[in-house]
Amino acid sequence: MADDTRIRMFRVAGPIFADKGFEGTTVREICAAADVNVASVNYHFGGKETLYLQTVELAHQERLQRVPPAAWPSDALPADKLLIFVTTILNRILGEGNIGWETRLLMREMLQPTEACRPLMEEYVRPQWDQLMGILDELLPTVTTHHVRHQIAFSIVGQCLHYRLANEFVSLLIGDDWQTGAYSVERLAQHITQFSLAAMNGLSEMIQEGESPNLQIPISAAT
Amino acid sequence: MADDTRIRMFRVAGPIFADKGFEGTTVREICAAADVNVASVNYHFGGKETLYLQTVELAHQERLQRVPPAAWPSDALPADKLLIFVTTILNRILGEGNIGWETRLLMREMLQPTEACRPLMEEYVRPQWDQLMGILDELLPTVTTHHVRHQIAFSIVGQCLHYRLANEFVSLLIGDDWQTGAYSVERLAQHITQFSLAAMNGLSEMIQEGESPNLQIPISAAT
DNA sequence: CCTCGATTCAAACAAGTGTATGAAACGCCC
DNA sequence: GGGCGTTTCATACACTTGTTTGAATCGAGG
Repeated sequence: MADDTRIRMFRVAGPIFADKGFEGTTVREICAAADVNVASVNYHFGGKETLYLQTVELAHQERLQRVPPAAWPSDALPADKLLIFVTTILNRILGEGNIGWETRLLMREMLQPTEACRPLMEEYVRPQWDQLMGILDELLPTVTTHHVRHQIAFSIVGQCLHYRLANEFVSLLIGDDWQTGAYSVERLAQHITQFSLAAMNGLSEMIQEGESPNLQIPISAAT
Repeated sequence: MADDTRIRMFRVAGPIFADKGFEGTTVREICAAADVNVASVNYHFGGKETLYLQTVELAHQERLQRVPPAAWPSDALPADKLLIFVTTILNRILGEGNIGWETRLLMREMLQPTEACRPLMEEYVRPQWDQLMGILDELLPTVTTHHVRHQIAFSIVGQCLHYRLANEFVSLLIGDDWQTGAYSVERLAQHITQFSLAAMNGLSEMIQEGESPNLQIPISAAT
């Protein structure tokens, strides 16, 4: 069966590419793991690069299927939408429990996009960004400038992404707690949502009082 | 002059390693750029790995010298300390103006630490972490648990790091504005500080009222 | 049973990798 | 200027990389 070997190679190539990246992975390593001949990668995929590309594509679609985009009832409160949104992002990023190879591969592509799958990544990120901006529309005063909205959005996704990107140092800095359930996705999502909602509440007051943020430094409020 | 060639190799190796990483860089490439023989790397450094290690070390120290750790007058208010801290982090991360190769190299090490310079990275990160926790001690109610303090600290550094890590997508999502001065380090620092202070204000009230965060979902406050 | 296309395989290929070698060139002190 | 340790150089080495090749194997149709 030709399909059989192809699938076997996909299954094996995914995690390896995710761990070592495109350049760090050798076709011999993949073939050995899949128990096929080295010539297979060229026969079935036409080269290492095509195999990689199709693997990323596969990861994209599997991820999409396993963790569908955030969704909420039409009558949901904005704050609830935000919690759902953050939870979804965290689930995608941290994996629900264990970290799937799909996420690691996509994250790797996100940090240093291979020229070939940059469009794929845009397609992956853009809808989530639009979704978040929609939520912020409901949470922030209408007078809020685009500039401020963008910065707030980045503050929110920054909090989420940090737990994956700086994972090494998170576990280093706080020790054992990280591995335990003390930092479950639910807990993290609740914290980030609360933190961000409280921040936006404060900022909204300032905005509506005319002290448009970022034009001066009214930071002595919290002492 | 032997020192001359060594320095020339350092100067050239830094940016190349920063761009392509350890594995992606070839000694021939470095030697060609430095206009020295291929044998030089072995003669002067004993191997590619030692050269890399010393390059990272150099980047570490140059960075330390160019952007010294955050410091403030002893009578500074906690909120002012936070602004100074965030500004310093952003300066280190984004470079004051242009992005230096030192930062790119250290960031690369931070995301996937080479086993050899993991201790170096810890030495780089730990003091800043302690500094931030010190500031939070002054800003948060004394009853705040370690767990919550940690999460808040991560929320703050997450906001900062995001602008470097997801740089590709930041400029993608918001378009031209990113390149202009609309997102200067000062502006970003002010936003992140305000955002975080407002968040901590809100959270502090909840904590002192006994609604310890993260144990339930009191998120319908901001609608 | 034979045939023919599709698939697998061992082996080889050319290019590139980090490193080692031994001779040449240099700089300095006597 | 001669001698000598230091530094440079061209070259070669052993190894790995992705890819190619041509023969061997398989599997169904006539």
